[in-house]
Amino acid sequence: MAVTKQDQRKTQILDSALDVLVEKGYESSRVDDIVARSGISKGAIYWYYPSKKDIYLALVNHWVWNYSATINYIVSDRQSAAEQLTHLFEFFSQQFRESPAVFKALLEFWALANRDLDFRQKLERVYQEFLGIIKAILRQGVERGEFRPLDVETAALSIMVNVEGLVWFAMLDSHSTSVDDYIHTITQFILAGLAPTTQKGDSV
Amino acid sequence: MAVTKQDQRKTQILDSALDVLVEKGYESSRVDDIVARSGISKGAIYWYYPSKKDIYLALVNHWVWNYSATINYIVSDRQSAAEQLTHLFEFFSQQFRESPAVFKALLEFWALANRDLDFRQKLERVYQEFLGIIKAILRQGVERGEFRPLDVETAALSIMVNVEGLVWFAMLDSHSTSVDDYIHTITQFILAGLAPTTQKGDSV
DNA sequence: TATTCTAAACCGACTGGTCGGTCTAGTTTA
DNA sequence: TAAACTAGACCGACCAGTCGGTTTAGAATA
Repeated sequence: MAVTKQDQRKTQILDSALDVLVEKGYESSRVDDIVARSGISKGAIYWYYPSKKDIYLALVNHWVWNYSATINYIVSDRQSAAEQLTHLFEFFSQQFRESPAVFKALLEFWALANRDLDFRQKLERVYQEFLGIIKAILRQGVERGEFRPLDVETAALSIMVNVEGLVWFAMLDSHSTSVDDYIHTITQFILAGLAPTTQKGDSV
Repeated sequence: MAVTKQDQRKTQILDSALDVLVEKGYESSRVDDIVARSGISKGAIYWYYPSKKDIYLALVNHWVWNYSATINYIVSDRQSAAEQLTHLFEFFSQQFRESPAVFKALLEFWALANRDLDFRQKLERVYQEFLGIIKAILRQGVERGEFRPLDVETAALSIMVNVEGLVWFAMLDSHSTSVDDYIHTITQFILAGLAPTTQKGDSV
């Protein structure tokens, strides 16, 4: 599948839109800012995308596309469920190190999801997929006896919250924790919480 | 300490500002929306607060004030560290049920923190305090042998991320998990991760 | 006790700057 | 030769903050 000139142009616009979003937030991101950032004229941007909102909706897709393939590649049946989770966490930790900006953009998308139905629907789909991946890992773990029987739905959400918690590293400095330490700690907490219980009566 | 007329007016303005924030986000929240919502004229609002931004900075304080006293009341030395954490989680779960809007506002404040230094500094202080409370509980737990020796800083952040994860219930419906189930699950994960280890070699 | 005074509290129309989107004559590209 | 693109003026809707004017509440005065 050859990358067309149009794809390149769109990527240029979207990358610029991301930079502007991270710096100014959605509402204060002007199309003229994207023009300045991308070096593409305003008319041309409107040639590709009908509105500012469409640019940012397309950015969600763009971001998802970049992540999904890699996650599916990393998560593999040939490993234990615990290993799969661990690799997943490490993948996100690495993503954070490579592109902290994307995690800042997440904040904007989350806030947008709260107040705009179109963004909300897109994010719902994104997170449904992500949760689906985690759930599949958990089911495997439970079936193989690696993990105790549990409510896979709830556990998946809890795990996802921990992963998305990387956003705190993009947002605030109230803590002196490193990304690696954070990932290490959530890995411990989650795997401990998932482990089959041998000493404490479990009521699940 | 009597509630003055001014306090009442300010609360009226701030409550209205919160409603508008949750519905429209910060940038799209017009002062005229706050006027409509509060029934207080624009001139009067500007009499109390010098700018729209000051209204919302004051809202952060207002929200913090409402929470700090209660948290400090709930968290008590006379209970085990695990119990303190559990009550803390339950408190937030209850807060969510009573005022989901506040959690939606959190999204906006987080996004604002990313792009405005004043909001960022306020949020830093808020979360520093909150982390301080969690750290104190963890230290107690460690000293009393309830919890394994661990990096209190990192664990506190991880715990806080889980608590703030309640925001997901305000934001998306990609999951069918109930708030109670979520709190129950994170409690399990966290307490399991904190428990002294008896069967697995621990490298901390 | 009624009146007057004054600062605080408040009102709402208005201003000037902003911004998404439109448009156009012209140029470049494939 | 049509598509892709430029540069940027322009429009109308919008909105934070302003400002001249009014009302309120409490103190002072006769």
